[in-house]
Amino acid sequence: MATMPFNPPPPSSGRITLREVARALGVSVATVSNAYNRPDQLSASLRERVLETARTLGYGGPDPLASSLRRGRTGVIGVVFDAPLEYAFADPAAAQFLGSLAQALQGASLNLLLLASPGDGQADPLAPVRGASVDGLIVYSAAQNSELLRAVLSRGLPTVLVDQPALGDQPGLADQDRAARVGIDDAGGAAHAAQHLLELGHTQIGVLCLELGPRQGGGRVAPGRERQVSYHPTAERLRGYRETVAAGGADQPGHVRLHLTEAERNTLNDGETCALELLRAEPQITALLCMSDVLACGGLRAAQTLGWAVPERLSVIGYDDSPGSADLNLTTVWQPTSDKGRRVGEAMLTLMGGERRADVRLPTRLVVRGSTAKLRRLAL
Amino acid sequence: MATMPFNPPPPSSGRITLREVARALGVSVATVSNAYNRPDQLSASLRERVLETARTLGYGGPDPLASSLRRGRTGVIGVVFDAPLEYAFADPAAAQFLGSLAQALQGASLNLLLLASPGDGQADPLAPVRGASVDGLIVYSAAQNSELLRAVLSRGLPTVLVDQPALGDQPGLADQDRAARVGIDDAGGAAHAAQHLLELGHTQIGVLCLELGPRQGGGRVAPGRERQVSYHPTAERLRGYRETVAAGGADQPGHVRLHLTEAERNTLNDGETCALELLRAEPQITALLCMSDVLACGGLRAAQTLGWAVPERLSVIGYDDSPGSADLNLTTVWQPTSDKGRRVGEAMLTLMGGERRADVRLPTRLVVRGSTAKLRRLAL
DNA sequence: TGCCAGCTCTAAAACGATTCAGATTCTCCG
DNA sequence: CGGAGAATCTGAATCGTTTTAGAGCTGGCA
Repeated sequence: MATMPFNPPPPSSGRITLREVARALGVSVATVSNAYNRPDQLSASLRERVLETARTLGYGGPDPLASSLRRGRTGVIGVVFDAPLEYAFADPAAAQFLGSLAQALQGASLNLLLLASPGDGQADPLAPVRGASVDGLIVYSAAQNSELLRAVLSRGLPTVLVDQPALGDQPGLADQDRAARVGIDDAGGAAHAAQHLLELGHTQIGVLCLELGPRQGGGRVAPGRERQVSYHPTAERLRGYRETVAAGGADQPGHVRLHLTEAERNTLNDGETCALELLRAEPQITALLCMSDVLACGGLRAAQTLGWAVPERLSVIGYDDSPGSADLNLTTVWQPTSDKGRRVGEAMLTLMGGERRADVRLPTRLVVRGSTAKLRRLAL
Repeated sequence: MATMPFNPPPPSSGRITLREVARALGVSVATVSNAYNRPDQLSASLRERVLETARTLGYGGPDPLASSLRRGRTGVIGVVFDAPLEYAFADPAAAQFLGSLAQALQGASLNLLLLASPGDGQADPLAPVRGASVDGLIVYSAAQNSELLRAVLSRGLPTVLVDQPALGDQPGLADQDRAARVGIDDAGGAAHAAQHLLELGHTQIGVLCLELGPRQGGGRVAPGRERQVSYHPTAERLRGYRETVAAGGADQPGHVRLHLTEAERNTLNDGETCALELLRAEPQITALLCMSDVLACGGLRAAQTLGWAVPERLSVIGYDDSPGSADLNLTTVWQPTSDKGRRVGEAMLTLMGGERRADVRLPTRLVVRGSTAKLRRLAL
């Protein structure tokens, strides 16, 4: 039989509904609905007739929206970003996380809806979160104690917070049974990275920070701002660096100095710009602690631009160990990104199953590669 | 005023509806609805009372699902992948595409729903596409003439096909006014890559192919299979390689030989495995044409494992020019990935606006970096 | 024959909103 | 003072399903 051109829905009418199929056959709508959802509720022959009629009428099956409304379940989980997706995805680690998360949810027939705050438009940044038809929400990045976070919680849906402090630790918020938390040992990983540099003898260390807070400018970090970091991973990693330096400073007191700068966004370009500016201003720096591999990669570029050899002139450490970093020979702090995605998915399923929340904290560890080396005396 | 602990939805009752808010105030449901959606339809004072009552009752605003049903609009666009998302996201180019697509749609208050076919589970792979509540669908990767594609089209929604052949060119399908197409000059880009290698004098060229068809095995490509490539970009790029070699063969007839192998998935690991196998089996190969940067990166790893210097012993060319490739010094075929995302978004908006489809085809070009060099006689 | 069980199928009530077409009341002006 | 027109609010229909409770019928078994 020759293949016929695939016919788009119906001839052209408005939109066929279950009711019309039922009417065409002279059966009740319940029967048609059952033909699709509960085949055991009607005779095989009638079911076949229903499906056949539906086909000729161009009915594509029950409307998912109406179905969801009636059933009280959408089969969709929202993932909330507080940054424009354009930048959120610039980080391979984010992509990897999302991939494994999606994978974990797929087993339960759940799909992911990406919810990002509109960049700079005048649209309400909370509208997506407020108006999303979802069965649950996952907060991937949000400033602590933010309006965004409150909007999420006010939905009263099963919620998983990724890399967030405990709700109880945020002023004005209270822990909730339906809001689980999955995170990593941010500070510990940062501490390992800093320790590594100290052991290599570095004392003038640049720090490429992730954003400290939403919609700030980036650039050198004045001492005052360091107390008001509203992104949890940034705060924790910074704490890890600081505390290690303070502790290591016991041996060589006053010697180690951290030079902080903030990237406006977690992107290659911002990392490069930022690093370039810092290294030009403080050429005594011999090592760079970066809060993400993406930023570290920007740092490597900056070094190349300046003609500083890595690791001879400048040591660079990243954070995340994202997929491509091994190829760049980058020393970095590994975190179980895929695992994290999976655990977040599992936490969501657990919550949706009605269980109380159970928080998860995953380990990090240092991966030493070729971008770090012992300090050599500078010929300044 | 001291910040009070944020109170989760209501005390605890089931779920508050618009009707209950209306009843509590003794007004009609229409009024409450208007308080949220059409402030100009009631007095400011009443509106304030409505919102206030809603707050104390713990009503979080109109249910998005019910609202969507009534309005006939969900504010969601589905993106269809035919591969598990876990792998789809392994490609930075895919992530970049998605990011710019999301960005483009955000202007119209549209969010993205990720629809992937369940990996290997027994679940119906078409269920996500059939059952998604969306206003439009974007097909990111699908085998031509596949069931998946037909399922998408049968929804009768505005549809944008990315990197797909014209529907009319697929057996059994017909072009549709509501299905636009955005793609790149796949074959042209591939031709440039191949031409480059020919000019450098290479005659024994390995080709790392993207998947030829869904759920095949990967590995060396027998001559027969080359005719049955069901992924459009794969087919086109292969054609570009082949035709260039055939044309260039005019000068040095019979000399140039392409050794084809297929990666099971577009991932670093599969690329590496695949390249390793090929290079070990055919050590006379001096150059590698890869259909993606991810695969090329796998190729670079394989070369390193074998101790083959790049580009001295082995030239490597990628495809996409994804974000990290410059740092790997990879010669590659650039494609306007971000632009593509934006154009897809625009096409969707156009379609949703009721206009007929308008297809777009974007250019590609070769970016020569350090991973390719003139052929040196091998000391085999 | 009588009765219970098991199939099929149906009627009608949700699900939670939006919106059109009035019904009131208010305002303003000639 | 009368009436047009604006401002404000309401009733009821509708969006397209799912699902519960039960009606009719058939057949088996005592």
